[in-house]
Amino acid sequence: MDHSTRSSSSSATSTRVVDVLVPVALNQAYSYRVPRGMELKPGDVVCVPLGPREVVAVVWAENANPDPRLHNRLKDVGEKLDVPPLKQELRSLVDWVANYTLSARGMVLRMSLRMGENLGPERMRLGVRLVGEPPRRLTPARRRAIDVLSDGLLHGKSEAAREAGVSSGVIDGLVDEGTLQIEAMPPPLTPPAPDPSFAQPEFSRQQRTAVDAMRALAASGSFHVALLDGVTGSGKTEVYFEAIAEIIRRGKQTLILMPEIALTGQFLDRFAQRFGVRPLEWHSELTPRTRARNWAAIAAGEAPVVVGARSALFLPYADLGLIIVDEEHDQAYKQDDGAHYHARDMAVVRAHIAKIPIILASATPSIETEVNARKGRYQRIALPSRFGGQHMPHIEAIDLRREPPPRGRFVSPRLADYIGQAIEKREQALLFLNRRGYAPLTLCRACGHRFSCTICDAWLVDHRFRQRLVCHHCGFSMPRPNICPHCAAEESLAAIGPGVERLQEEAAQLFPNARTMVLSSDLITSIETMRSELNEIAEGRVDIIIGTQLVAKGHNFPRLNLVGVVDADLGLSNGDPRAAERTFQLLNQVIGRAGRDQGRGIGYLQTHQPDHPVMKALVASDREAFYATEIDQRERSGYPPFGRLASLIISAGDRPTAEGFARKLAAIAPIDERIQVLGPAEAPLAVIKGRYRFRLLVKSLRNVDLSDYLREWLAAGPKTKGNLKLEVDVDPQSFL
DNA sequence: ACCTCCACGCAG
DNA sequence: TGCGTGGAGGTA
Repeated sequence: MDHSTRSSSSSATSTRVVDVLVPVALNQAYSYRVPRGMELKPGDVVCVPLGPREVVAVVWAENANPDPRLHNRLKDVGEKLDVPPLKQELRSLVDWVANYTLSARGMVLRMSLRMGENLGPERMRLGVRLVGEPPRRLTPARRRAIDVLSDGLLHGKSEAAREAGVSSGVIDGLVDEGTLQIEAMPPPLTPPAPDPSFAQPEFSRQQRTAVDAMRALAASGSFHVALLDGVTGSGKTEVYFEAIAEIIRRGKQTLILMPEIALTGQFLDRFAQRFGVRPLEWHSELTPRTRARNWAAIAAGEAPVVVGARSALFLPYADLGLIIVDEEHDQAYKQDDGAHYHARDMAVVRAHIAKIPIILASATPSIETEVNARKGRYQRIALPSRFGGQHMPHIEAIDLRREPPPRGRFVSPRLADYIGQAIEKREQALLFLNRRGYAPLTLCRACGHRFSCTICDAWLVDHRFRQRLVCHHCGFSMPRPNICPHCAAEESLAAIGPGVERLQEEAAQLFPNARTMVLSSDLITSIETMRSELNEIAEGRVDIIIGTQLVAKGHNFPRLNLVGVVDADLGLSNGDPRAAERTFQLLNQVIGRAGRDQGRGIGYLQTHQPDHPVMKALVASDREAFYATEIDQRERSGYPPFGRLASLIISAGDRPTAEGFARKLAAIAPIDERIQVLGPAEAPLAVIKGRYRFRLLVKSLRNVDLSDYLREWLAAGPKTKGNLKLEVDVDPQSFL
């Protein structure tokens, strides 16, 4: 020890050593020598050799006493990249999240470095300009190209080809002929910054109070959590825009987090109406080039407002001044593949570390957030009524026990009547069913055989549009057979239960002249196609929308006045402690789509249990009643936020291995009277992708450091080897 | 003798 | 995580 200290500090040839966090599944940082003449400090983004490859990584700390056992195995830092260093604030967040979620720090860092491979200088774009006479051989394709360029201005080469409907070979040919000339395109102009004074909207008196609170919050410039609690249609977005305006005036950046699916053109347009330009976007569908460009703009502080899905939380903002989490209750904020984290909760952590305000916006706050607001830990800023004198939708239950639909149908006669009336009045109707495909189960009437996935513990869902049976857990699919594979009976297969595709069939039979459209995530190939389908609806080219929960999020349908929930009980049955909360939120949000621009919307809930607290609260529009019951129940059972939960999922290729490991693990759980270890039990979906799964549920009092407890426990536990996998989920949201 | 697949372990 | 390794098992 002493020796190494002396040799690294006293020798004239001593080299500095830094600890570098590499974006791989490693918790420790690795040490590297700093080459002569390279200046490095914590946060610097570097290229380092790692095994056989080079990776982009981040200097995490100086290391004055490198581990002597590594003496001559240290490699040199390859190069320092020309990007701003990651601030202490972000490095602390990475450490904090890794520690809390028990994931490798390297994997958390990876989310900050998702910059696309290409951080190099912008690729030079080539343009063409018309400079000479048309060629002697003038084909129609060449004619069109020349027409497009006839203004004599510089056009992007590929854009010109596309516009003229010709291949780029035609353009090249004209260049060879001397008709066109290739020139370098000037670099694209950085888009103008959002203008906080572009268009100040008129606010109602209720909104003005909220706007004042927003501005004060933004101006405070310190850590502070506000719940912007506004019913659908109350103008939450326009209200929090004023907080953003204040932050822009102060020269700082704002991050708006949204569930990915809610990142619609509609939102971007509303932003542009207020600020003159669209904000910078960050989501999974950015091209690598755009990703790199946006990453660089965010890091350089050239993006005043960023709107993004959960992964945008880990970006290296140059000077973040405000975070907004829109639809804060949405489950999509929970990431469950790879690192398990809840972006809303981690956003609060980031705001705390960065000492900035954060706004959580929702019409139906999560129980966690609602409790924090009730206890005064979060400031509640309320917008209890709709903007512009609109009423909240009227909600009625349709008791399916008294008014069942005809056999093989799923829309009760009364709901069908109402839909018919709406169409007569040229209003839109929405049939909501949170089930993709045609039917959730196919069985053989002759022998009772049920089609289920070969490698999962799940039924195969009939997808008629694609003509296949599909497993919703692993993606396995097979063509729809005509004969039963079990008993070889012909024409014996029956579709059981409804999906949106089947509902569309029913709607078409009930209303042959109505135009219907199915909105379901499996039928949507990209954010762009979804944006265009939503436009069709907004323009009134659809009479009956049939949708899964996709329709609940973030879009306004101006002509929609009636929402029919086909199976309101669907989410309540699965034994999940959050089932009631989620059903309430989802149904509230779906019905909130109705009647936002004209008239008073109406929602019908088809249910078998009209006396369930969720249904009663919805029908009575009594949000308080729902929260009171639910919070009380959570408190009595010690569920979050009154206690804490973690789930350990143990999976393996065979049942005994998984179960054996789970039992061993449970047996050595450290004794602590504040902590209960439940299980192991077979996970609700016992087999997924051919892997057998067991679950341990850890439940503790609120004040316990569960992460620490788990870390100690697991460190003492048996090593995971072979194909046995242990997944740790602190604060699980889903119990499947 | 040679090829392909996959489980394993390591990277500073 | 991603990649090289080496052993198993199959093929020529």
